[in-house]
Amino acid sequence: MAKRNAPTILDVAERAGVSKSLVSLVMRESPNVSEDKRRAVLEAARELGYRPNAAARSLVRQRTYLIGVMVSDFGNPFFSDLLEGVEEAALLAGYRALFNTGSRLPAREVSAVDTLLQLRTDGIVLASPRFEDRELAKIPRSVPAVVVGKNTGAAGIDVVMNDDHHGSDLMVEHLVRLGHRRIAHLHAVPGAGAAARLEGFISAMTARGLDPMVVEGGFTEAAGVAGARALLDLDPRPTAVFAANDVAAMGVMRVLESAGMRIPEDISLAGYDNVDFASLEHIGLTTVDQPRRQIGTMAVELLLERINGSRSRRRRVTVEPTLIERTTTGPPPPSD
Amino acid sequence: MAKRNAPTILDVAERAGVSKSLVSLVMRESPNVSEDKRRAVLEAARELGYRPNAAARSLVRQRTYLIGVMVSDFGNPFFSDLLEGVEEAALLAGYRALFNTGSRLPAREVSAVDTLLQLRTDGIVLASPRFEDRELAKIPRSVPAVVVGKNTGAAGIDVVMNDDHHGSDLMVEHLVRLGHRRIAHLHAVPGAGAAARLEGFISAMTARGLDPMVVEGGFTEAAGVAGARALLDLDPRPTAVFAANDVAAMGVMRVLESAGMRIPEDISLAGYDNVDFASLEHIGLTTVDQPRRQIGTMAVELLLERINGSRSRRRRVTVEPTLIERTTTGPPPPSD
DNA sequence: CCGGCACCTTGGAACGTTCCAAGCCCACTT
DNA sequence: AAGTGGGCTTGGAACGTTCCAAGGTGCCGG
Repeated sequence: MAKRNAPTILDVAERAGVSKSLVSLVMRESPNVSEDKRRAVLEAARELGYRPNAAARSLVRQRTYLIGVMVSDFGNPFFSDLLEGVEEAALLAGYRALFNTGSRLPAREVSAVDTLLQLRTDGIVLASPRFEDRELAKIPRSVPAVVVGKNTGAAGIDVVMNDDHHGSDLMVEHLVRLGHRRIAHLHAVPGAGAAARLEGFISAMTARGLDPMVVEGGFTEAAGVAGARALLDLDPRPTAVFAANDVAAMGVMRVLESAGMRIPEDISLAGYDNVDFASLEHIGLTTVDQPRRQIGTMAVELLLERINGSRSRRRRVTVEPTLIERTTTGPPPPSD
Repeated sequence: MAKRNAPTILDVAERAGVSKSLVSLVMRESPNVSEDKRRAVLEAARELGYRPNAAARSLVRQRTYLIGVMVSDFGNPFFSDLLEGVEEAALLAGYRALFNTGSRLPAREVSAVDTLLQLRTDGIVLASPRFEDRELAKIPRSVPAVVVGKNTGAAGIDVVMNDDHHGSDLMVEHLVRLGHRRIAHLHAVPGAGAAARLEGFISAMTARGLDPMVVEGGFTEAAGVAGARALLDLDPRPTAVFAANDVAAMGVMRVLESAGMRIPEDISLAGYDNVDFASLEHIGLTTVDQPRRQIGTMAVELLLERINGSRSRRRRVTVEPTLIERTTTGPPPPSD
């Protein structure tokens, strides 16, 4: 028997013996209220368990102080730090972050965004949306929006991206410095960011006068397994493998190990993303880290610029990845 | 220059040449509307990009059809499936799920819950709240609430729990069946669910006439490392180690390997939780799986029972874990 | 003693919906 | 021809806030 009716500002006003306007003033921490009335109101509010109704408030203010975030997939560990970044930056600016998910289904994602729009959040962050750009382009007509974890050409939408091109370059640089010359990239055909990683790999290799070896893979462990099999057939074999992401690298690792090769003594292996398990000492995967938290805070900053009206031109920001050197990479075998 | 003013029901009414009430009827898919007016309204709404204002709606309906979820930590992979379960069940019942986080800080968690309360969500799911029960107990006064991923005695709050006691029993059963008699449990002193796992381990062992070996560990890789060192000092050494969770098991794995022991030939290792990396073939950790998705859907069902007023008595539900047998467990060495 | 001013307090309008009671229209019955 | 009823449509009240203009009160200076 939960009492469904929450106390309103009028209940508080009556109990404290003041007008509703005064209660409103106290709740918004206005300085123009006498100390005794303030205390009386606060006391009454506490006794009644009063809590302002966000709906009524947003209706008259025409502002919600809410940032909505549509996350395509809560299961993707890449997002967790990013979301914390959003939360952090929103809080700092006096906003609250509210999250939503489409469970990886485009239609549901659209409906999740719709929920956010109906709530009239002051801005929307879209984390790797999977629906079409056509749908995307409608959003900024009603509210400032920014896409992260994916690129988009949709008009009126800001973008925060990791510089995948540069990330690949960092990795090639690292491997070359160790002495590798035959480096293979296992790329993820249609995956988000995969194209830029591949392209970065190719240009990094050719810029150093090396021949880029490329094998098709994907972003899953199974794809890594398949790719690794293809790798072993290459002649000459590469001395280092750079997978499109950490999960695929794990598939590669398994195949290499069961083929009797030692990592990194016989062959070096690297991934991309620096997911949590990459740092387990049992794995110790060398990889490229994206500043995920920063991507989140940056997204909020872009939103705030638009909310405050200080910008209306489209902006796309890239953040710099860093190399994380662990134990799966080392010098090539002496014979090479 | 995003136009801040979204079209209202009145704009649609004017454009379609009908009253606002009729528009409202169409939006709510009432059957008592003539086909031509319905089309006219829908057309006008589409042209204007009209979207109902959730705040105004919730104000008069006294219902939001929203389920709020406070997640203590988006980074905990345990939650992702759980959240999908919540989303799924909410959608099925005509509700939308909205997520929130406290970034592991008790004070922030309280404020995240407050945001949900101000929004007047029709129910609240608390995923492993870290704040005190005193604070928890206030929530059900305003709205139905259920806690998951943690136990609580707070009045008026429902609970959905994994049966950790049974999970330990499953694991002991598995190891004993393989032939192990000296089994050690690495327990996590104050962690959520740790007490039940330890207790389950002890009673499972004694019920089989075996001596429970217990070493202090924790839920982190470092704790696993420390615990594993203590394990190696035991005399006689255990032939199997059951860690409090998968992450700690990874710490154990590393120590055992660098001590030159093979898993599972020389010693068996198991974890708890079945996190994503446990299934990587390079790891292949035997573990206990909690039906995370089911925990999420169950939580929503409990909420709905209260929302519909069909129950007001407190309910606590436990869900059954299952054993996931992989490659880190096997028969003890023949000498034993 | 009055006016002015600062400070505090107040009622009413507005925000965008839903709900309700009532109205209109037309076909059908008697 | 009038009455009845059903199908469709409508205006106004209500939801719980904030904002605004205006009202009080008390003190100070002239």
